[in-house]
Amino acid sequence: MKANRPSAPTLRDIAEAVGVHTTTVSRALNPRTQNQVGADTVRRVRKAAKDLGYQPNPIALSLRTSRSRTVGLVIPDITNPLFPPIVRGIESALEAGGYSGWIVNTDNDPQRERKLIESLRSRQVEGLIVATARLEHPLLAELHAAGVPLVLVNRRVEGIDVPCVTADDAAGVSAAVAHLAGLGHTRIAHLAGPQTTSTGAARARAFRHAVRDLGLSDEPGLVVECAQWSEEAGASAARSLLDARTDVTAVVAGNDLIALGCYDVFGERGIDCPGDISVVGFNDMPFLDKLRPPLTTVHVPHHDVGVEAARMLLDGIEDPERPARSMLLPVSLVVRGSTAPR
Amino acid sequence: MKANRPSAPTLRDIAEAVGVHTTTVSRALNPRTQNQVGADTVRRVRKAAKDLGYQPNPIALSLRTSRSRTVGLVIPDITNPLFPPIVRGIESALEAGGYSGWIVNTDNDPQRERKLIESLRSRQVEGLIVATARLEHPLLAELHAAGVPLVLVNRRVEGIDVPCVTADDAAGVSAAVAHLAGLGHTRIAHLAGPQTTSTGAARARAFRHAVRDLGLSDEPGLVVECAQWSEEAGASAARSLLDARTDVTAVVAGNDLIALGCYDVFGERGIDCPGDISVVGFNDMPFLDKLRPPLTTVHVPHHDVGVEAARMLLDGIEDPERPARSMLLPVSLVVRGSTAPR
DNA sequence: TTGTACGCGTTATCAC
DNA sequence: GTGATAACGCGTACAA
Repeated sequence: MKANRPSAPTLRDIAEAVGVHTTTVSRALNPRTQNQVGADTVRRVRKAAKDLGYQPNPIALSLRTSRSRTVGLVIPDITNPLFPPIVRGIESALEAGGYSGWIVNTDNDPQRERKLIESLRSRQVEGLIVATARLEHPLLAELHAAGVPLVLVNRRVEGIDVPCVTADDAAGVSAAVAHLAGLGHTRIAHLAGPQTTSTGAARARAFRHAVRDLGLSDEPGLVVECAQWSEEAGASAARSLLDARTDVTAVVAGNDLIALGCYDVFGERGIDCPGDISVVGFNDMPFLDKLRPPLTTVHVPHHDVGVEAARMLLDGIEDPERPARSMLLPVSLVVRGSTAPR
Repeated sequence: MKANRPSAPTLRDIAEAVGVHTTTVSRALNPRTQNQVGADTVRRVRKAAKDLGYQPNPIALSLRTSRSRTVGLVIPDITNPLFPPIVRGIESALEAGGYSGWIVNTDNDPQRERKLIESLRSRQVEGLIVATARLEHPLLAELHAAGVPLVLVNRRVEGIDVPCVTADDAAGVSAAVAHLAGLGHTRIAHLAGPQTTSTGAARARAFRHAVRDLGLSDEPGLVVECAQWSEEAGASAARSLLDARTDVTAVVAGNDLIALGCYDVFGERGIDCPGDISVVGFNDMPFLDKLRPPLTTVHVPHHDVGVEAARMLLDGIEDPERPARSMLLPVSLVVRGSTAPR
């Protein structure tokens, strides 16, 4: 910031005020080293520090120690309503641990992602929470191999042993399918998320298992993959589904945005939801209860996802040898107005 | 991060590789000083830098220069759907200027805000974009007096001359009222945002002017203040409004969240919207078009708000003497299903 | 045109 | 228990 404020007091200022060496001040102020210095000196130093309003300079500290008490948050797009609650959870847990987070948006562009992560590393972030993982993700493998503490949220990566925090996708999809089956639906479709993401693949797999277990139709045509986790991609997949099959009475969408894409197509084609077709989403984004119709969906505890991810990362930073444990957070079906009996 | 990667190359490494002094390398790499060094040396240095994959260390640079190419974003809560698009706009403009942004959430807690801003300053952020401003805001006045480059988004502060980027609240409210009047409504109420914020005050004032100009009822009872810009506060204000007046046929809400609060109360009391009462929001948050009913609202170009704010801040950082210019961004009424003829 | 010397604020490592 | 010194990576007067 501007320099025309009286520049912040440093260790040296305190040292002069107290009449000791800067080293002594440093030790007196550092909880880990204050036993190396006389109790009385500690008192005087701390008092002077308080009086002068001393604040340690994180830049200098970072330069000296190569640590920053900061972690990077790698998000595809903060504009996606899924992420703000997760970020909020992450930040509250980081704050509790004395850390803070630096957010970057990758726009799902691998080049951009690489650049941004490079810049985070040069800022000495001590670890990364990554929400952009794809099943094949060489960059993450590199980072992992380089020993960078890493936690994945909402995603997994194949072949590397990195801790991750995800929702229980299989349970969520099962609950959704069971709910629809209970309502009498027998030809249920799945608008799957991108199969390049672990989440997309896991939910699609869970869907196939669920319909088979319940003895429902499991023809391949009932699963359509969306190119993105977006409303547009969901709409376009919904169009191809409905063009190919006229007998579908219920849809399990890969996530809420994809479900919104269905709503768009229903509007275009005059399809009544839930009268003609029922829809279930996934995630329970904010405000779904106020949609027309209110969207039945699978609730994911996003704040908790963030909290757990941050805790895991801090644990990993503290003890790099700690084995990578993953965490599956429980989900719950929230029944609203977009599902109805057949 | 972990140190077990081959630590990043420094000026010294390049100097050794090329066989010159680090100073020379520094000068050769710095566009501003590279004319002080032989053209051939520049070439060799740059080549070596590229070969070694040299990246300047922002920490060391920051320590040396007291600059960080970083600005702070002070947001009440990133979870409010209003902010992500603004943040996105800010970041894209910052990136274009070679800067990046550090986001903090204040939770509207002044103590917390003070602490967080202190921490941002100690990280040498070069300026602040603030979305938490209240009309009375001593902290901001202090910062301004201290010469900290500041830009306000969505808000103004009284008594200090700080640049701000806001939507044209008056025009938006006028358009909303005119729209309702055109539909035949004569008793229009306003659920105002907190009058401690410039936005709340400006919209309330604009509302009074608009109803008076159109010759509609302007009894004081038709304006109710909400304690917060939130769905809950909106609902509670809507309840007191409807308890006191049974003749209201239309509501201009202070923002979309307050409008959602109205929806809640309509649900509780079996009021049909827009059949019994019409509602207009403000902001055009994402997904309002899918509500039940789709919310008529005033569209604010949030991304542009962010872009302009960031540009203004960078201008102010570059030239601290530049006079504080404010910017009013045009808004437009988006008519959807929550408003109907009387 | 290039090199020397020093400082930014902090901590690690010796010495006393 | 305390002090002196060096070092982190970089920029900049000043000297050569």
